[in-house]
Amino acid sequence: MSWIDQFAGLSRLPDGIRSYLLEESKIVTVPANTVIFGPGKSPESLLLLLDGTVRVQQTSDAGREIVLYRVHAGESCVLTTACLLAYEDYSAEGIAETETRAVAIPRMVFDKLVSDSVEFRQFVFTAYSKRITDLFFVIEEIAFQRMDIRLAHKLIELADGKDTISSTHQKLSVELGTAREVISRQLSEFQRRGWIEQSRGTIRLINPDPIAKLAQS
Amino acid sequence: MSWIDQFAGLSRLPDGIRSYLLEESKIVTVPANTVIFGPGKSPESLLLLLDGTVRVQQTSDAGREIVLYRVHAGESCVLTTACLLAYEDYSAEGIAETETRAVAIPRMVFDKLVSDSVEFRQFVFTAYSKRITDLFFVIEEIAFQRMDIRLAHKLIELADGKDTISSTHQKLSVELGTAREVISRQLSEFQRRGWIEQSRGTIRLINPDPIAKLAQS
DNA sequence: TGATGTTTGGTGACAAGGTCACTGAACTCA
DNA sequence: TGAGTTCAGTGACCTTGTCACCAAACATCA
Repeated sequence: MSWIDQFAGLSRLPDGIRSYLLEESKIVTVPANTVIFGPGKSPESLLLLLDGTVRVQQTSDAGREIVLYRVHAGESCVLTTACLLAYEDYSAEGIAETETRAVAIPRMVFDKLVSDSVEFRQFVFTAYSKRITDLFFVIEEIAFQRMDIRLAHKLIELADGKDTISSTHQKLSVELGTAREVISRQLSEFQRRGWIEQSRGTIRLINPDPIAKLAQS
Repeated sequence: MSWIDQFAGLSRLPDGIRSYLLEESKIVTVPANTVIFGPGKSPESLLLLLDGTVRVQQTSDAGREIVLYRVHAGESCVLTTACLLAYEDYSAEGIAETETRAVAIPRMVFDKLVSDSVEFRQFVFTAYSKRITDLFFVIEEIAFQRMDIRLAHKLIELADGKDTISSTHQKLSVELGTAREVISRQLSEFQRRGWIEQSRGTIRLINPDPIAKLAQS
């Protein structure tokens, strides 16, 4: 069983393509907090994540940041392929949040696969479709959603079933593209309502139900 | 001279591909305000615009709208190819703003071209790259830019060198993903400063310089 | 262990933007 | 010409963003 089986969209690759892919790609490991790509550092390979997560974020001229999306294990940094083949930088940067293991498919190999395999094309364009839809969702959220709802949503997401979150108010503000003070105020309010407990650098969800309820309203 | 020469990225297609493309695509004309694609109406073809513009916008559950980007003559609705090949809807809709003439490349032909021509792949991925960068820009603007600056920017863009703009406050608010009242207030302020004159459905820029200056700050 | 610098978070005042409810003016069209 | 519709203006109020601080928690090192 090779890594290919971790990617649903690739399981149907015909044998020839499959062995070509296995041969020409290699598995890389990058430590946490590595900048994988960014302005002036265009990617040389398409990455398929086996372990870890990559955070893709953007920084404005004024230095404010916002998280655009995350790439998780089993997914690919597919949007970077656009510049991979177009030889264009894009303005976002990708950062490994944890130690990350990934399959790297070099530009030339990627191009050949897109050319040779309808299954691979399907895989690539499906991934595109999902990411672009994600981006539309982010735009909608920023433009129209209230902050308390967005924060509740993010807390549930970051907690991921557990009850404590290790993050600073500052980091949360970057997640949502807002100011630190706004996060502090909202969290105080959640605390006042008995939903959470806070200490420096951590948040404990002591009553997650109303948070989840708020999140999906 | 065929329509192909209106698309810089396609001019280098080899003859075989070129004639295949000419043969298998057809030129379509749609009247103004046609919904070209949208939720539940996934596109069957990639469109390359010869004339007119297509507005791509999104509507939130609460019914609020925001314009994501526009496709102009000489450009392609390339993001739709993601769902074209992935058989997925996406949540945005595309509307012809004016009568629009376009080349329609059917799904199967698109797939074959992507497979057969490195030049066509380059064209497609370059277009992707540009659009995605646009989306990042939109996100940054919504998240971090002041309304007066964004509005000034939009007025200059819509004026396009001329001095009158035909648009309602409502339409401008959709352009910027904000409320009509906000636009009304901002425009009153611009008027108070002697930058514009307003009448029902039109805005005249009587002093565009300070508007342009505000736009790029 | 204490002195010092850094990171984190709290706060109040104010500005900007979004929401709501309502008004009237300008257009359309039978 | 009159009724319905579209468009724009307004004030009150709420949410969010900005600024200028402060203080507590933590890290470092002599």
